[in-house]
Amino acid sequence: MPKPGKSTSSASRIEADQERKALTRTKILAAAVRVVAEKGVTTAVIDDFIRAAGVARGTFYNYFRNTEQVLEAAAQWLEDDLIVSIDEVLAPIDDPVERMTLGMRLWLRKARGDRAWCAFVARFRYHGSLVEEVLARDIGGAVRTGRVSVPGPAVARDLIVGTIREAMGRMSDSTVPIAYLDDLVRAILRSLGVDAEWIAAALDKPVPAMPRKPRDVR
Amino acid sequence: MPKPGKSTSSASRIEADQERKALTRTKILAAAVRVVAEKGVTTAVIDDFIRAAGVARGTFYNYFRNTEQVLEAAAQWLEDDLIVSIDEVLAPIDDPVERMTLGMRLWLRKARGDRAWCAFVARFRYHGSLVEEVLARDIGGAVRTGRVSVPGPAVARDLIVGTIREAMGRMSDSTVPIAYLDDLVRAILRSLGVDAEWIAAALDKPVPAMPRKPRDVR
Amino acid sequence: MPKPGKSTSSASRIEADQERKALTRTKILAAAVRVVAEKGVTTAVIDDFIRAAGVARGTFYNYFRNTEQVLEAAAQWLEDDLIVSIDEVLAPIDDPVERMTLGMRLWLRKARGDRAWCAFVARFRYHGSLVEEVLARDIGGAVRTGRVSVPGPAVARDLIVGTIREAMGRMSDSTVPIAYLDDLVRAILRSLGVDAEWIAAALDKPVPAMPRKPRDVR
Amino acid sequence: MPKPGKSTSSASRIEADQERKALTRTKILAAAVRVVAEKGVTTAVIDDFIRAAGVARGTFYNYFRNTEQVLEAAAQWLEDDLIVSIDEVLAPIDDPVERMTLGMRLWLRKARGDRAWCAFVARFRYHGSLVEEVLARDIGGAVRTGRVSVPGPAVARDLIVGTIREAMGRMSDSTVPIAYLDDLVRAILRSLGVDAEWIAAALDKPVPAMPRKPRDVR
DNA sequence: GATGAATGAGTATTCATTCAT
DNA sequence: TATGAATGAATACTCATTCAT
Repeated sequence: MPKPGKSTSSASRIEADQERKALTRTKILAAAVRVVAEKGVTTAVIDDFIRAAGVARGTFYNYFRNTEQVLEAAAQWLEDDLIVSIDEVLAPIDDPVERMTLGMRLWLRKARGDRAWCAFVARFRYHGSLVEEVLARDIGGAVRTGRVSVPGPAVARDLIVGTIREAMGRMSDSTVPIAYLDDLVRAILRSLGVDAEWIAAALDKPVPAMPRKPRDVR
Repeated sequence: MPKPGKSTSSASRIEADQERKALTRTKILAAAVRVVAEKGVTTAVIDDFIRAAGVARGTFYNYFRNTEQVLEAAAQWLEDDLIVSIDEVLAPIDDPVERMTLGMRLWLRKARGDRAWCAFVARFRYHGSLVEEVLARDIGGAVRTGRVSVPGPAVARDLIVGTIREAMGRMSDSTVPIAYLDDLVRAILRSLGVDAEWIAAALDKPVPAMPRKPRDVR
Repeated sequence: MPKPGKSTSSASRIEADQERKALTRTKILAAAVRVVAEKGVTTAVIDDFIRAAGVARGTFYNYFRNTEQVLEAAAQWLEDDLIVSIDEVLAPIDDPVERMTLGMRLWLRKARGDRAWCAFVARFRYHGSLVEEVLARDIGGAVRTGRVSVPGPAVARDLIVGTIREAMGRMSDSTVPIAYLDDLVRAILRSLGVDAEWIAAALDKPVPAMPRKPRDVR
Repeated sequence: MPKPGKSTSSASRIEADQERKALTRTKILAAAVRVVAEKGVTTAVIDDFIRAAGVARGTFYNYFRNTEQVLEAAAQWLEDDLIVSIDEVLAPIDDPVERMTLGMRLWLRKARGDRAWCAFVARFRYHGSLVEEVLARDIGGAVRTGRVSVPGPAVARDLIVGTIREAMGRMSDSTVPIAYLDDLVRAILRSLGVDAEWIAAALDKPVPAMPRKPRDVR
């Protein structure tokens, strides 16, 4: 008693399978983020991930080989996602200094608004190539405008990344006033030699909302 | 006028015990530093510490409960040691801005010169740190001079600590030119609003040598 | 009309898992009983249980957290097993006094006949015991007949349980004459105020054999 | 500068030493009782004893070789002490049945009034030879009066010891009404065949106070 | 794919005992 | 005698990984 429209049904079956697969993967990633945000990288074990994700032990191994792999995947998932979103907002802006300014403001607002995200990224010190890439490009561009002067790109990068990481550590543990975010950006820009008046004007502008991504889970 | 008999003997006993205890503790801490330098943090196990320190298994547990605890204690031991040395050099200096400047220069030079120290201290953060205390005091003093202006002490602290930690991460993995150190200090001071000319003059002065510690263990 | 494919397979999977789990658990419990019979309670270590049960170290910990827990579970397993058997024999009997009498006689005969069982059960006490439940019910029923009079249920319970446990201790270490068993029952019933003639008649009846359990493990 | 009256002083010195020695020993025993009452026999370790006693590790070994030894010493210390006290009260009484009755009443009152004592004796199932000896003598004597009838001395002993032990277990965990004590004694005596009226009269008499022993510690 | 029981090498931890002061 | 740091054999426990269903 073969069902009618078999090919259709099996096509939709394949589709459904793929969807389910992606969902399971995402469930594990989201669980990993929560677990690391709570317990830290070193103490988190695979058991924590599967319990938080609500999947079976074996299922985990269908997707990831070990802890490190799932964490890297999670970090990439989170960071790249955010960077892409930020880049969308930044797309129409040409001035690299303005891009950097707004980029940092958006990043910090995300960190303050999503503590799990913040704690995960702060505790797991992986930094995706995409973040570094975008940052390097903008630092280079900014220097070329002549409006920022730094002794070298490494100094600028370490100052920006280090400061923001430290701030994220703080925000993982406690709530900070919203003003703290732009205060940080101001200090960073000042260290890069950006004109104080320009900074003031830039920080006076409102921060545009970021587009909601469809793949946020739970 | 020493007391007769028993109290003297038990007093010296107590003293000797304390000395021995401190020695054993230091032996373990020094071993932990060596082990981590060789094997990395994640792979080091308690057995390594025991073997490297040449103490019995039980002895380790007389002092530390687990790996994390001994590593944190070791980080504190290393860090406090440096801070004490730096503080000695800084003692005759009254100007808080100058103190901060020289303090950072000395710290960074230690980090660049002793990669094991650098890697170790960069990875751990412990609370109630002497560094934090000294730093908070100097930031406060600097602000009171009116020569630095920051939106708040947290911002200054996060920028300084974050930048230097990031730089230490870099120095743990690769060799940086010596100029990189003062470039960092310059950027940091600039972010605090310190006058550019004063910075240039301050960084022009040579960095005094630090006193050699006599108490290195084994 | 069995459901197609997946649900059937996973249902049977779940069932098979449960069976295997119960089997493993029983294997460990039976091993624990054997080990304690051989080595005594105090010297038995988890390794012994593992080796005797023929399971992996980790498997043990999938079921029990430590030595005490497995021993308690084993005691409960042994005790409940007997109680179930006894209850079957007692099922057709309505008179609570007669039930109690025969129950104690059967219990004591088991204790005398199976020294390993006796030694094990005598040493452990677990809460929420089936014995306690059955006993409490029968004491209550007996009191309601008006043929036993006790100052309170706690006194009756402590006298019965205490006396029998003490006797079990004795029987763990040495062989007692068969008459000792009914002597105990007589003394216990007398303390409950049961009529002496009734006791004599009751103890004159033969003790029925207990059903052989088919589910002995290895 | 020798002190005058040396021989006197050294005599008193020796005396003081012996006193101190006895005190230390008692301190350890009392600590052991407290520890076992709280944690039970199996989980108590030497560390618990020395911490509770406030003595050094080595000091423990000056008095006892291991856990078992200290527990036995403590049990003996407690039980024999009590039995001696009870025997003093019982000395003027000739009737063995009356002796037994009062003995049980005193023992149970001690158990109810001193929970540490009760819990210790209940949890550590050692029974000193003195208790058994006195009990055996009185059971024998009682039987010889013709006023108690038991199938054998073992039955009487197991019923008495078992019931009282069980009651002590109950009293270790919860508070019982004072009436419970004599209810137990009544049930025990009834099981021995003692005349009900005699029991009622005996239990009507007040229980004499026990002499305070000088060596109770803390 | 999903499941979860079983595995066991690797690692952590305890605790009775010694001994120099 | 009292002390308590040091010891290390014995033991406990974890957790990444496999695999049959």
